[in-house]
Amino acid sequence: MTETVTAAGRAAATSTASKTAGSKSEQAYTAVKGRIVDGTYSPGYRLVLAKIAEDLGVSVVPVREAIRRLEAEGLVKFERNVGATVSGIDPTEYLYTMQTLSIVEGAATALSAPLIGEADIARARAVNEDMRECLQHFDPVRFTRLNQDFHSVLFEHCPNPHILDLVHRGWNRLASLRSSTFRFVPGRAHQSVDEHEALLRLIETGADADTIEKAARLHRSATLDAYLAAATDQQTPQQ
Amino acid sequence: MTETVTAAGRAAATSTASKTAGSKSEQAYTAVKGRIVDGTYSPGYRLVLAKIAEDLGVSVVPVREAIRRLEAEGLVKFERNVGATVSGIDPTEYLYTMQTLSIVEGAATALSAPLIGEADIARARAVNEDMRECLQHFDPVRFTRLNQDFHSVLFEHCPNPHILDLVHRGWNRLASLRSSTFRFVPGRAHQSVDEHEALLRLIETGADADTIEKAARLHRSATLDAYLAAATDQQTPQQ
DNA sequence: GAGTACGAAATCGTATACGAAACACTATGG
DNA sequence: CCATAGTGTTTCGTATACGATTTCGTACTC
Repeated sequence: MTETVTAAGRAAATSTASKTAGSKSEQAYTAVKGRIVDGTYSPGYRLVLAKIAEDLGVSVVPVREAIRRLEAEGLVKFERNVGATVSGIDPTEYLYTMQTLSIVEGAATALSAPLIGEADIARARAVNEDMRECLQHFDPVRFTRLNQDFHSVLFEHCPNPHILDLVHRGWNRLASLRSSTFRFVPGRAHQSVDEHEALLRLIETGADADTIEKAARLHRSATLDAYLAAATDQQTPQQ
Repeated sequence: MTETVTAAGRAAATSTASKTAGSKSEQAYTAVKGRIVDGTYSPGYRLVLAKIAEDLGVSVVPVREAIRRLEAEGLVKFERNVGATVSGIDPTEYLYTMQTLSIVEGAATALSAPLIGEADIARARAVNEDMRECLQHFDPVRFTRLNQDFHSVLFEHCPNPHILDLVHRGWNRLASLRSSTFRFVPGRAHQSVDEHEALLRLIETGADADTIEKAARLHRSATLDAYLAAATDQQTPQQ
C-alpha cells in the first residue's frame, strides 16, 4: 500500500494557497480548477460565467475572480465580451508546457535532492515498483497517477516555494491537456520506470546538483520525444 | 543612442497579454501592476480596494479582479477579509526570486541563443558599453535600466512563450522588490559588465546550449551573492 | 441560391448596495 | 497601571441589476 503519497501529493496542488479558504471566490476557484485538471472541463470547453455560478450556487462575481486567477495560471483563456474557455491543446502548446516543466522540475528536483531522506527514497521506490506492476496489467490511468506521486516525492522538499509553485502549475496544466492528448506509450513507460530508479540512485549516492538536474530534465524530455513520435504516427485529432 | 531597446523591451511586460484591452478590469490591472513595478506602491503597501477604485474612477469589482490576477503572478498578497498588500521584501524572498529567475532566464537565454542575429549582438554590445559608461558617472538608475535592456535582447527571441512569460514575471517581481532592497554594489557592477561581454562571445561563437545556460545562470547567481554579502555588511532595514 | 442586413437572445462588464468580518479605540475592572 | 470586554469604524465579500457587446437566426435582396 503505497497509496499514502497520493493524497498528500495532490493536495498541495498549488502552494500559493491564499488564506482565502472558505470564501465563495475561493470555492469557485478550487471547483473550476479541479474540473479542468480532472478533465471534466476539457480543453476548448466554454466556461459560461452564469452557468458555473448557478452550478456552484453563487453569483457571478466570485466566479469571474476565480476565472481571472486561472487565466493568470494559464489554465483558461479569456476574451473580452466573448467569454472564457479552457485553454488549448495543440501539439505546440503541449511541447511548450513540457519544456517549461522539464526545466523547473529539473531545478526543483536538484534543489530538493539534499533534503531527501531515506524514508522518502523508500517511499518513492515503492511507488515506482507499483508503476512497474501497472505495466503488467496495463493500467495507464493508475500508472499516470503513480507517476505524479513519484515525482512529488522528488520535488516536495524543494526549499524555494516559487519554483515549487511553478512545478505544480506545470503539472496542473499538463493534467488538463493530458485528458485529451496524452497517449500512453508502453515502450516509453518501461523506460520511464528505469529512469526513475536511476534518479533515485543518483540522489541516494549524493550526486551533485548539476547531474541530478540534468537527469531529471532528460527524463521529461524523453517523455516529450516519445509523445511527439507517437503523435506523428497517428495524426493528432483536432478538437 | 542605444535607448531604442528600452521601449520595446519593457513594453512586452507580460506576454500573457489577454485580449481584454480596454476593459476597466484591464485598465486597473495595468495601472496597479505599473505602480507596483515602478515602486509607487512599495512592498508592504496596503492596497485598499475602494481607494484604488476611486483613484482610477472605476468601481471595486474590476479592481478586485485585477488584484486577483496580480496575486496569481506573485506581486500581491491577499488575505481574506483583511485586504491586499504588495508582497514582501525580506531577504529570503529576494533569494527565492533571484534563484527562480536565474533558472528560467538561463533557460530562456539558452533557447534564444541560436536565434540571436548579428544585429542583436551589436545592439546588446552597445547597451553593455553604455552600462560601462554609467559606471564612470555613477548612475545606478540608468545602469539598472540598461541592464534590463541588455538581458531583454538575450531572451526576447525565446521560442517558448511560457518560459518568456516566467522571465518577465521574474523581472517584474524583482523590480517591485528592488525599489526598496536593491543596493548598487560598484564592484559587482564592473564584473557584471564583463560577464555580459563574455556571454555575448559565447553566443557569437555558437557555444552549445548547456554552456550558455550555465553562464547565464551563474551571472545572476553572482549578483545574488553580491547582494547577500552587501546585506550582511549593512543590516537590512525592516520595513 | 448565396450573401447581406436586421433583430432577438445570450452573455459579458461594471456599478451599486448591503451584510459580515476584522481592526482600532475606549472604557471598565482588577 | 495593565488586561480585557465592548463598541464603532473601516474594509472586505457577494448579490443583484442594468447597460453594452457579441452571436446567432431569420428574412430579405441580388
